[in-house]
Amino acid sequence: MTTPAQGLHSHVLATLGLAITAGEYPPGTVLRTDELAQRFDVSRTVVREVVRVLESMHLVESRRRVGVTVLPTASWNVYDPQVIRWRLAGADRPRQLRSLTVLRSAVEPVAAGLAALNATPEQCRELTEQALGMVATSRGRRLEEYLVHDVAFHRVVLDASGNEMFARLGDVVAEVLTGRTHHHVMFEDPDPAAVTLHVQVAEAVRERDAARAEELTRQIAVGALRELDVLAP
Amino acid sequence: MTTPAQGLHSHVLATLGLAITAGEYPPGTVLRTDELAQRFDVSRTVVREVVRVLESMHLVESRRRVGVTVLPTASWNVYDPQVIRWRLAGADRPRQLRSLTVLRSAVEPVAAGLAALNATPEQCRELTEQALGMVATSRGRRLEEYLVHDVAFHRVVLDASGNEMFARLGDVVAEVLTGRTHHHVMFEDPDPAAVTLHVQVAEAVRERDAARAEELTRQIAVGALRELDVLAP
DNA sequence: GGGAATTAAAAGTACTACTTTTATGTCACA
DNA sequence: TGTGACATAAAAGTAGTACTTTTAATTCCC
Repeated sequence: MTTPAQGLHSHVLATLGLAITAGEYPPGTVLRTDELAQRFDVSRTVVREVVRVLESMHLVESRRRVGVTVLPTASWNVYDPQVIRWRLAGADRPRQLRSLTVLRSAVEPVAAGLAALNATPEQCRELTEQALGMVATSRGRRLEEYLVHDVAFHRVVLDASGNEMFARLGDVVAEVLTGRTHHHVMFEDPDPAAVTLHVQVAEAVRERDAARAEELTRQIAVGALRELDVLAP
Repeated sequence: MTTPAQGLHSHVLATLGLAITAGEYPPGTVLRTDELAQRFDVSRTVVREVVRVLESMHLVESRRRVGVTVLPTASWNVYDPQVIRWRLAGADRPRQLRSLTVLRSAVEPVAAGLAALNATPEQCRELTEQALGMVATSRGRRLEEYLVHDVAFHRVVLDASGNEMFARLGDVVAEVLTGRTHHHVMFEDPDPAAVTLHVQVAEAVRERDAARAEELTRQIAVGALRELDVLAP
């Protein structure tokens, strides 16, 4: 019906997780294990494993004699890539994109500054290559190809920062960039100014100019925020 | 043996999660379900639920005919509060504190800037109150009381930013601050300069001066980084 | 009317039987 | 001798049932 997964577990998890993050069950809603088992036509064992996972994401809480209670948004593990994916697939995707972009605007400049200090020659090379790829695909409705380079570029920056917490945001950034490209009208080519900035960031990192890398990335971030109307125009 | 939890599940989860994040099972290690069941003296059902949760944290991967394989650090959900707690309790806690502090240094200044724009009067009041609490407890070996105000202060800032992703870092910040206080010698009073900065941040937020709130928070962050020798002295 | 005892509903745990996947080893054929 | 198809078995996945434990809610007694 929703996602034809390879296992019963995955299927039930995907369906329930999506429904909960989409707000179909308001916080406080109580689900009963065997009711769910019946609904999905699986054994209680499968449902219990799913509930345990949802519980570890703090989407629900399971209490004896009460049932499985849906928790308020505030307690969700919003950094769980799975949860992020569910929410981006749901209704409040715009809001979600906004808050993730604000997060990016805080993290990426600092990450770029660190990358300038820590990037390996290989990473510098990779960065330049992706930036050039962006230039090459920035005209003529080649948005899909452009996106690939864009995602790769930001991933390298986050990895090269040498900070594990930053590195793990690579998936988030990928989701945001993909979401943005696919959500927008997809007709217009990317902003030339942004493309140039990426090339310059690669340059700054190569030259070990941390302050410049940070500042340039901050400008990219401002552009991204403006695009989503987070900032005044 | 390790953590006497209230349920079998929690106990096994805590023990295994801690062991894996501590690096006791190198990536690639294969665990068998019924071997674990035997070792912990619980049923396979319980083990399977635990494995499912560990799988959702990307600590392990379960494949048929192979077993439960421990995954490399790079794929762990390092933003999962549970994972963070396990890692802070383990051996590489210093490294962990460092990378989390770098994350803070990126996020909190931006959050403070947003807080200056979005904080409710109630939040402004709360902020001032916590800052004053910090001042009051900053002398005379009252580190535990000081910590409470410090944590509360940063939580309010993150909440007041109005950004959900920032707000959810409250727990992380709490862990870091607690870890730092308890790890250090606990003899010396907090840096007076830091205390003053907190008061000034509260002031800036109250006066809706976003730029100042951001800059002051950046100074707090620099202090925190220096304290952990992340920056050169 | 309030508090203690009872009840029952739902999750937690255990165990067992069966199914499915799949790594690995075997054997035949080129 | 090497290669590919096939058989085997090992381990996870699924199901179903029986039992335990917790605890909200009801009842009943003082």
